[in-house]
Amino acid sequence: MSDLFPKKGHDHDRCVHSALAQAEKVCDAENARFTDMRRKVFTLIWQSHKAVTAYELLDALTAEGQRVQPPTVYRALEFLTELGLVHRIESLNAYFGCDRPDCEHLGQYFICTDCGRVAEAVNEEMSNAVRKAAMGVGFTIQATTVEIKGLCHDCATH
Amino acid sequence: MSDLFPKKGHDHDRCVHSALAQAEKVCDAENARFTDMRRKVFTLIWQSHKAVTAYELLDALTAEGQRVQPPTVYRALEFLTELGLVHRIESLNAYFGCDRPDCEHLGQYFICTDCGRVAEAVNEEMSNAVRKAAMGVGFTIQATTVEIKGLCHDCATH
DNA sequence: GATGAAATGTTATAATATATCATTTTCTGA
DNA sequence: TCAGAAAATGATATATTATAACATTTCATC
Repeated sequence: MSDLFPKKGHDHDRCVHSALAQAEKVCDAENARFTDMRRKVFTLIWQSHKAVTAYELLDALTAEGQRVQPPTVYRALEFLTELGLVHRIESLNAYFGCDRPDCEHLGQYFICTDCGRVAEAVNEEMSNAVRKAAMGVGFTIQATTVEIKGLCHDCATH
Repeated sequence: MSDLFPKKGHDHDRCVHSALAQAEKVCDAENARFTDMRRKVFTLIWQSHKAVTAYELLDALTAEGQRVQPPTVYRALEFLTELGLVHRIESLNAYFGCDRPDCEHLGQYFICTDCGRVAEAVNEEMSNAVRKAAMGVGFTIQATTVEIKGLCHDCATH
């Protein structure tokens, strides 16, 4: 069984740091500005292993001393989502960092209903099944939402 | 290519009627009451080929002469959803009738972003891919959301 | 430094959803 | 059949999520 979540003891700060570097690269490539606000929102999202709601981000930013209004957060989220740096988890109305912003992919999300952690998978078998099914009914895919809720291994066994 | 939506000329009233009959059977089997309100909401959902929002249902009921408040609609939706008679489309915050309320299944939804129509699929290849992926990471599935947005064949070609 | 485009600030409000308590309806068992 | 309990609905208020519209600031470019 492969790991759903990062192994114990992994250096999360380092992950966040590397995600930031990736994000910068992507923005650069797209000629998009990775502004302060966008960086802050991105970082807050990446600092969590759970999906984060817009208003949680709002609160976090306010706690940091910035007085911020909803549109500011939603704009940052829209920007990050459009570049593929962050994914929206539809069934949670919340946002989650994307591991692989640099390549096109149909991602899948595992959401543990017990501990709340989220993990992105890029499983070709799932993606291909979706693509094939769409093809079979003459459907042209624009976007897919694959969210799987249940118990992660830790929560199921402990 | 198989059809995504019902063929032209199919008798939709008859579909709705048969869905109602099915719903009654399911409620019976579960010892659940298919009350007037629940029947009305169910029917309104089935009369549409699109997903319907709670407030659209509210408006429709009000137009029918009932003065109805949000909790009433949400309660009916919760009831119908729990029995599997209706599915929530997470990416639309809307509801859609389920063809196969009598059997357990992991459904998939095709949503045309042009005409707005929705179709449920029960594609074993997709379901199995999801189950297998979950198994592979030791994840116990409670519920899945598979929503595919894009262009249906009609909209892509016309 | 002037200019225009992009980003953010600000205010207001729309859209979606639920908590709580009151009332009515339905079922159950004496 | 009717008293009591359970289920469903009504009513009121409010929480949560999201966007519209216009003002101001920031930033790249000339």
